[in-house]
Amino acid sequence: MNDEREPWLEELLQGGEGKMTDKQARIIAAAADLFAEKGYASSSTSEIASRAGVAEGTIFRHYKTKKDLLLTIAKPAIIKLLAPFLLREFKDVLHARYGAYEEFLRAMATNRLQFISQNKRLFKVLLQELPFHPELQQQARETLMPLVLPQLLSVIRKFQDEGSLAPLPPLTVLRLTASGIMGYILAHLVAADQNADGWDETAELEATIAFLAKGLAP
Amino acid sequence: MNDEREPWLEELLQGGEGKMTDKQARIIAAAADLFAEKGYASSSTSEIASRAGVAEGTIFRHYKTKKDLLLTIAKPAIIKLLAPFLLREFKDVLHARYGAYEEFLRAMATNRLQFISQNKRLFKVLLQELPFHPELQQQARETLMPLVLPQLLSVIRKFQDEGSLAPLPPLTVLRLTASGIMGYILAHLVAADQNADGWDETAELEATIAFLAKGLAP
DNA sequence: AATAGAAGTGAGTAATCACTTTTTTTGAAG
DNA sequence: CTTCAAAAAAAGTGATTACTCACTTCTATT
Repeated sequence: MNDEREPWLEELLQGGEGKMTDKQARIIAAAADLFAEKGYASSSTSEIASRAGVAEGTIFRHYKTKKDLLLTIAKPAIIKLLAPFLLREFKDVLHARYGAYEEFLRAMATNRLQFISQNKRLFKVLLQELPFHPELQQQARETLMPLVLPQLLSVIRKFQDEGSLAPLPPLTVLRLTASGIMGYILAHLVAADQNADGWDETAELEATIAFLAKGLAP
Repeated sequence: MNDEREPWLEELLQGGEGKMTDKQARIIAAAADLFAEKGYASSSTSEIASRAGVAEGTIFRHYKTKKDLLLTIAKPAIIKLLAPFLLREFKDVLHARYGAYEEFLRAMATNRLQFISQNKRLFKVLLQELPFHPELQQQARETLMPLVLPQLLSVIRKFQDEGSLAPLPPLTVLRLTASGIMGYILAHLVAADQNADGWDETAELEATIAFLAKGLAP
């Protein structure tokens, strides 16, 4: 149905520790595909094998357990999803590259939306399986809490100090901003899923950004 | 662990067609419990039976398949609980009981939060299983789209006509409002789950309402 | 008290599960 | 061509799955 490899898979093939054979890649792709479609628990290793065009035993040569498959997929996903918050944009922000919170929001929203759109299946697996796998939750917390969160809070405080952001508790600002952007991204994905009629991509993005900026103005 | 019956279950026991025996109720309660905890696919009928204190065969006397069990839980939840609940304040609104969008929001948010908190497990099951069961999706669409959505939009239009709400497309206003409230509810649930330290319930609610009102002002 | 039907039981079923062990294929060095 | 180890495929393994069935127990009406 959909045979294009999503960017995250390409990266996993090259970037990961050690090389991956073609069959390993097919196994991972088939697993991610099935997990997104039917969920982890309802996807059998035999079906993964047959979809990958591989014998079932081959899966267990490379991945000790079925859960290993999930973790191989999900672990880099969490990092890739959050990575940009650790990198370029933030130094730019701290060096006053963005004039107002609104500009910063626009940059972040478009950046993350693009990533998520390009890696829809991966994102779906992550969202669906996170509630059931404590290892994944811990992994998410461990990268989010010490690495991402302080950066985000310091950016918020900077805009507050400059007087371009309401003097609410930074965590509250973060929650309000995040829910606005997540709402946009979810609507985008749902609209894309059922090739919706009334969804004007750029207009909705602009409305969302403007709404956030106005709601969080000092 | 948690033996209190949630309100939705009580309603199912009495309101449904035909009476339910005590064991049927225990089966439903155990199933909802397990589904919320481990997900539908990972919950075995044998475990449901043992948690309900019932022989496994008893389950299948009343519910033809395991999926029947899920639908028995989820279908009335959508029809009898979700839809009326979403519509609760609407008559008040159309009779000008609320002066401004802000007041309306406050009423919606507080009692919606209460409802969801009281029926946490039901909501968890619904949210988690919706992506995998087309019957449920269809059910939700058929109930919510024609019943709830027009009402919501007409309320939004009314406030827009009165000049107390930004003249954005009503669906956009709905999305922005919903994501703000959902963000608050999710934060509330997460905070409740890990009895969080820095979560000031009323302050967060007020901040959220004020944020929405300000962001959506004309 | 007798009877009928609904409710409940638990051993049993074939199928499927994640995973293991054995056999075959492959591909490059000698 | 032979050799041989790694990789893949094939053929298992016991455990668990959703579900059935012959049967017993409860309950309500006469």
